[in-house]
Amino acid sequence: MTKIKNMEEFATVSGISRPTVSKYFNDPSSVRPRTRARIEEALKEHDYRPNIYAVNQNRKLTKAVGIVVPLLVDPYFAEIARKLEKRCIDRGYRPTLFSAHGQTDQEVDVLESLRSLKPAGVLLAPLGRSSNHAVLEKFCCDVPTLIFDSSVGEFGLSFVGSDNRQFTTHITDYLCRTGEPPCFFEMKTPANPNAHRRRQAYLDAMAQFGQPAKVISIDGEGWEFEEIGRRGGHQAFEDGAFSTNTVLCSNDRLAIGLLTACYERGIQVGRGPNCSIRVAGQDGHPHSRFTCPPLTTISHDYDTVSRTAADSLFAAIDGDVTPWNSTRIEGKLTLRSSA
Amino acid sequence: MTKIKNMEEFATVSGISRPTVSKYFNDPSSVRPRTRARIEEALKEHDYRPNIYAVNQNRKLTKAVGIVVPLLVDPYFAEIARKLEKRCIDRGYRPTLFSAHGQTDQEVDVLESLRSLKPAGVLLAPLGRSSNHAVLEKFCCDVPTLIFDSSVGEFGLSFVGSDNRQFTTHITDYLCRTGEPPCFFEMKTPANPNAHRRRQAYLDAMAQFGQPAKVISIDGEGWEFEEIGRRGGHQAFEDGAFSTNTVLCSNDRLAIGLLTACYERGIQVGRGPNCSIRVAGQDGHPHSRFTCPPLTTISHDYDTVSRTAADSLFAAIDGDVTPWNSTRIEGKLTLRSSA
DNA sequence: TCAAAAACTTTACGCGCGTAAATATTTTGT
DNA sequence: ACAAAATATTTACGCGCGTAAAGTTTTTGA
Repeated sequence: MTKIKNMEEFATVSGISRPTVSKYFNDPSSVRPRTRARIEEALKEHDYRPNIYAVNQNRKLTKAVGIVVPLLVDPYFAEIARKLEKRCIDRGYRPTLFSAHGQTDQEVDVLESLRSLKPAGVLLAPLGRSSNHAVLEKFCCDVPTLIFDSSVGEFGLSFVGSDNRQFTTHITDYLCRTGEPPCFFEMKTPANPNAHRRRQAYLDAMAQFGQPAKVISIDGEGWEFEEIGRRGGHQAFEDGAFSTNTVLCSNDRLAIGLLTACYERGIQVGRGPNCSIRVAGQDGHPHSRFTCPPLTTISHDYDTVSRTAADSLFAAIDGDVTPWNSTRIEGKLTLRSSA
Repeated sequence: MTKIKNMEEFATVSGISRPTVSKYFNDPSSVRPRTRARIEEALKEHDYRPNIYAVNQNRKLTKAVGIVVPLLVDPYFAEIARKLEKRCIDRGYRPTLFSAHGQTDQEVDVLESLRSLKPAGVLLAPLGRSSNHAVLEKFCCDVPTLIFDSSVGEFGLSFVGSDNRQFTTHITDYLCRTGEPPCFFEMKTPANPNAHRRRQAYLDAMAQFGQPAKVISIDGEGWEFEEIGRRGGHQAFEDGAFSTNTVLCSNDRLAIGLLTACYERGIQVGRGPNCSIRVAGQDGHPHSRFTCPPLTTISHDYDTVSRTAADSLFAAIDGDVTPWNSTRIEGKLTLRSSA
C-alpha cells in the first residue's frame, strides 16, 4: 500500500496511460475489461484516489448534489434527508447535507455556499413562509433544483411532496366515523403552505360530512412546534376552545406538545374508558410511535417521496426536459391509541 | 451585477492586481484598508466568488472541516452538530456534515469521502462499539481529528465529551435522596462506552450510599433505542425485574421507550399519588421535555461541550501541539415530573 | 486473414488560482 | 522631506486533472 501522489504516478505503476486512467475514473465501464482489471489491480496495491478539487475544476458538471432541509434537528427532515442521501450515493453522486436551522438568513447562506459547490443538482425543502423568495427563485434559475416537502411558487425543476389534502381528508374522515368530529389545532402563522392546505382540506371535509368545523389557531413563531403546541394547548383548554372531544393537529409535533399539555392538566387522552379527549396528528413523525399515548397520525410515504424526488432530479440532470409539475404522494393512516 | 468569470477578470474591474486580490480572499485584513475598500466596492457591483475547487487544489490547508455523528436522526446528535457547525462558520471554516446512520460500513465510507475533502480538521463522534477501530485509528493519523461524545481509545488530537460518571452519580444521588433507590435500565450490548461508564458509576454510587444495586440489561441491537427500551420494559415488567419503584435509564431514548411500555401496561409514572414507578433518563435529550410525564434527566452541557471541542480543534489546526487529553464536562440535573 | 472499428498511447494545452521573486509604489516615522 | 518599511504590481510557474488531436496497437467480424 504505497502512497501515490497523483494520477500520473498511478498511471505509471498501473502500466496504463494517464488519459485512459482518467477515463476509467469517470466511468469504469468505458474502458476495455482487461484494462479495467489492470487498473483495479493497481488500485488494491496502491492507495490512490483522484483529487476531487482538481477533478471538479475541469468538469463542467460536478457529481455533487446538495440536499437542503429547513430544520435538521426535526427527525422528520433528518429521516427524509437520510433517504435522499442514500439514493444519491446509489446513483454515483456525492451528496452534501445542509440545514437552514429554521432561519431565513441561514437558508440564504446555504444557497450561497451551494453555488460555489457547483452541484449537478439540488434537492431543496424550503423554509416556506420565511424563505427569501427572490433569492430562492434566482437560485433555482442558476442551479438545477428540485423542490420537495413544501412548495413555494413554481420554482425549480418540479415539486414533489405529500398530498396534504388527502392527508387531512382521510384522517378527518376516520375521526368522524369513529367518534365526535374533530376540531382543528394549528398555528396561526404556520411555517409553510402545507399547513394552509391542511386547514382548507379540514374545512372542506367537515362541510362535506355535514359537520360543524372548528379551527383553533394558536400563537407562536418559529420552529419549536412542541413548545408552541404545549402552550397553545393550555390556552385552548383555558378558553374552552375545544368544541368536541376530538382534536386533529396540523402536524405531529404540535400534537406532541398538545399531549404534554393534556398530561400537565391531568387530562387523559385516547379511546379508553377514562379518556376525555382524542388527539390525532399528521406526518407520521418518527417519534409519534413513542408518545403516551402513541399518536394516531397519517404518515408520509417517505420512500415514495424520496424516490420520486431523487429520480426527478437525476432525470433532469441527465437531460430530460419536462415542464414544471407537481407530484403529491398520498399518506397512510397509522392507527394508534391516541384517537 | 455583471457576471465575472475568474479572479483575473475581477482583478481588472476592481483595479487591483490579481495576487493582491488573491491575498484579500485568503485574509481580508492582510491588505491595506483602502485596497480592501476598493475590492469590497467591486464585490458589490460584480458577482464574483473564488472557485473553491481551484482554491483548494493549491492550498496545502483547506478551510473545510468535517463534522461526523453516528446518527443524525437522533436529535441529540443533530443538535450538537448544529452547534459545532455554527462555531466552525464563525471561525471562517466551511463545515460539512456527515452521519454514519448507525452503520459501521457507512462510517468507513464517510471517513473515506472525508479524506478526499482534505479537511483542515474533523470533529468526529464515533459509532463506538461498532466502529472499525483500525480504520478509525488510521484516519486519525492522517487527518487532524478531534473525537467527541464517545471515546474509543486514545485516537486523534484529544477527546471532549460529557462526564458520564458525574452524570450517573449525580442523578443516582438525587433519586436515592427523594425516594426508593433506583434500578439501572440499560442495553446488554450498548452502542458506546459511555453506557459502561454509566453502569459502573451507578454501581459505585449505590455501594457508596449503602444501597442494593440492581442492573437490568435488556436485549436489542442497533440504534433504535426507543423501541428497544419499550420491548425491554415490557419484558422487565413481566419478569418482575424492577426491584424498587425507581428506574434510572442509561439514556433518555431508552427512557422514552420505557415510558411507552409503562403507558401500554397502564402503569402511571411519576411522583404523584397514583404513580407506581419513577423513571429518570440521562442526556437531556431535546425531546425529554415533551414526554408524558416530562422526563427527569441529567442534561449534557451542549454549549460547553461544543465550544470546548471546536476550540480544541481550531487550536490544533493553528499549530498548538498539546499531548492527547480527555476533557469531560459535567451535566446539570433537570428535574421534571417523571422522577 | 485482413480491413474496419475500437481502444489505447503520446503529446499538448488549459482550467482558476496560490505563490514566489523582482520591481515599483505608497506609507510611516522622524 | 527623506530614508526605511510596508504594501502593491508584474511576471512567471505549478497544482492535478480533463480533454482534444494525432498516431499506434488491439480487437472484431465476415
